[in-house]
Amino acid sequence: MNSPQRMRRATIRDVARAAGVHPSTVSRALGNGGQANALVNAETRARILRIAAELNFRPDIAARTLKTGQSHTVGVLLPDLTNPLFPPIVRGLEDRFAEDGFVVLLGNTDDDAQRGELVLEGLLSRGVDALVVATARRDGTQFLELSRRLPIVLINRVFDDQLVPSVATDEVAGVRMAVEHVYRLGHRRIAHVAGPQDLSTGRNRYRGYVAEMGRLGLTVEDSMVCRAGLYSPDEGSRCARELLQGPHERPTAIVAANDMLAIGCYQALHALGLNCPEDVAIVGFNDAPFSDLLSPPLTSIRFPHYQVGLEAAQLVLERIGDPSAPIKVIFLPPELVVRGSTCTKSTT
Amino acid sequence: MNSPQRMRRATIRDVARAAGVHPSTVSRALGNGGQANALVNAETRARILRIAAELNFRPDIAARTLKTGQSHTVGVLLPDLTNPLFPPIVRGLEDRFAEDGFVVLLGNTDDDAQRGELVLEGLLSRGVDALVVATARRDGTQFLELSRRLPIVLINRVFDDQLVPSVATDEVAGVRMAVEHVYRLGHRRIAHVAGPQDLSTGRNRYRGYVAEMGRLGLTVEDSMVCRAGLYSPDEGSRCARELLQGPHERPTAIVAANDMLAIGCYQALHALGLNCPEDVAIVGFNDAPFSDLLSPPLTSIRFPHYQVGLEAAQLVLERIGDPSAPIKVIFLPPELVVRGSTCTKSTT
DNA sequence: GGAGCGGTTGCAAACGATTGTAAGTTACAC
DNA sequence: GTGTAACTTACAATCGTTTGCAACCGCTCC
Repeated sequence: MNSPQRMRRATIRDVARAAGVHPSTVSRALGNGGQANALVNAETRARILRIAAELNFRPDIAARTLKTGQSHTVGVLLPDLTNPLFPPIVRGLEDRFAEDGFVVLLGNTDDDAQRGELVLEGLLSRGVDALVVATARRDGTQFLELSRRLPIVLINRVFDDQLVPSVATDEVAGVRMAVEHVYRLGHRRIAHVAGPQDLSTGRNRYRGYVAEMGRLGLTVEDSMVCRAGLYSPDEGSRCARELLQGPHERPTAIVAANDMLAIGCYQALHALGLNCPEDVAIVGFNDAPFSDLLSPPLTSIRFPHYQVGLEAAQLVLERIGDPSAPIKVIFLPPELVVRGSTCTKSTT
Repeated sequence: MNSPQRMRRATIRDVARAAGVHPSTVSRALGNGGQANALVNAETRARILRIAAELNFRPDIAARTLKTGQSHTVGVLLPDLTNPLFPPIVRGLEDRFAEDGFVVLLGNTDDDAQRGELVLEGLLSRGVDALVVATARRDGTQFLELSRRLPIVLINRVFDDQLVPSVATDEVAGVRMAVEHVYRLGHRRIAHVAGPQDLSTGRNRYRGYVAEMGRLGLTVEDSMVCRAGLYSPDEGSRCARELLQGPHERPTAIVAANDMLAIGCYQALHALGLNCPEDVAIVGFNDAPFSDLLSPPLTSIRFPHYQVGLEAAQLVLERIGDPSAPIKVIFLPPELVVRGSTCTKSTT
């Protein structure tokens, strides 16, 4: 319980001495190198393991890293952990990585190129074995360059030329599900509160809306689309008013590009004395944690963020194992969560 | 642009050769050791720095760590990053650490002792220079033990004997602010929907309620307190009904131990045909991101989570710099955010 | 002119693990 | 009885950096 050398951690040499073998034998016995089983006698191995446990031995990863060049560490670059999108993704990454003894080094860039460069430096000099990149900057050239040297997996962002492995959610498919959902409920005048068009999310979701309307044989009228400048309730409210108060026939359903915008739609409906879902059905996007707390609970599109993390980690591990593994680009489908804002017979 | 040895990173020896000096001189010139300025001629130093930059040299942290025993890495142990409480804290930690060239290694324990042990092992064997611990388990004995070997800072949790540096929000003060707030608005029958009493948060908040009621000269009636079994809207609703429907005189204000519970109170009020804030005022706790989206917007107590991270990092750095630095225990005060659920003349 | 002294730089030994290769053992077959 | 193969284990070099110590240089001062 009170081992004598409590102050300094036991090294592989201490174990070797205690077991009466050479350090190299201990190293092989612990088999963290990989080719453990064959190179050392079963009994010796058992003895070593026992003694190592007794001495509370833990290999010094820095030493191993120096020797092998493998840090068992993966850098994760993201704009801002505070964005609720990311925690589940990071969780997914960590959970999968933990299975293989990898650990995550976080770096927040705030979408600031300079800070991003600094953080990247820090990660690289710590010898990360791979990089998971979720920063949104458009020019990924530096990562293309880097990806020749170490495995890189992109998250929520694919390069157009698809030369880099990536995992993303299928936003277009998400909006299409939303539109189809209200269509099936009988709605034909389906409006869209679009997000900021300078963000990829805003653009993609708008595209999805247009695509699905087309598929359903509905025409996209200008008066049925309003572009929000921000993902905020206020902008959502403004857009909803515009859509609902125009001279044209009123829409009976609104597909919002985001839950925040959907909340704004609620406020607008309320102000105009309209009911949801009776007068106007509303569909949000993202299924934020509070979506089911609204009244009525908001029908929304949920993304498997945790899964994204899981898959990205999987991809990383595959490529670490075999750097020439095929470059995969994975799209994860979203899920439609139906709640009271589109169906009167709501659950709960 | 296309340096010859692009595949292997330049080492300190490469720089030395290019500069015509000994590696040790380069090491000193780069001065990452600390005592840079004095030991090497200014001109030589300039030349070395220039060449190092040209060669795109980045020190191998693993090697440095092995030699110096300092990894410039801090482990952060928390139950679940997905809990919205944590991202801002982690952000705060990272931001402060980044200033000093430290980086954060995350470990999620899920409040599972076994997993926690495993994660801790992983962090320790990676030679973290310090630990920030936010896991909630009651027995911190292992950390007390550990804290003799490396700096440990506790977050949102202080040991009763205060032998460990820690940063926490002052929950008791928070509830007191909430109670005082409604008192000032004229309420005298102030009820409390308490959180689970087996969680420190639940207990502390309950204590705060009792303390402030006492200070205000109000008696705490049993019928004015209801204990929720979970931090969920359903439990909040159950408790609110119990408080509002009992045989006793109805409370005019409810201080909930958590925003989730407060949402439950909303639902109960709605079901009973009562209005908020006219009939009953409600105060939440935590100021969750959705609190201002509710109708009416929820008055709540906001905690400076980001600040907690900042302060914790500061504490860690202080103790790394001087392990015998005094043990500080920092309480950060919360902030009362007044919204529509307590005042009819609500902002927005 | 030699001792002493800053100011610089080189030398070499670490840090703790991994791993190719050599050496030792045993058993077996010829 | 020895050659061979299969197993085990020991040896020693190595990863890239830091750092105590020695060495060197050009001075000044006695």
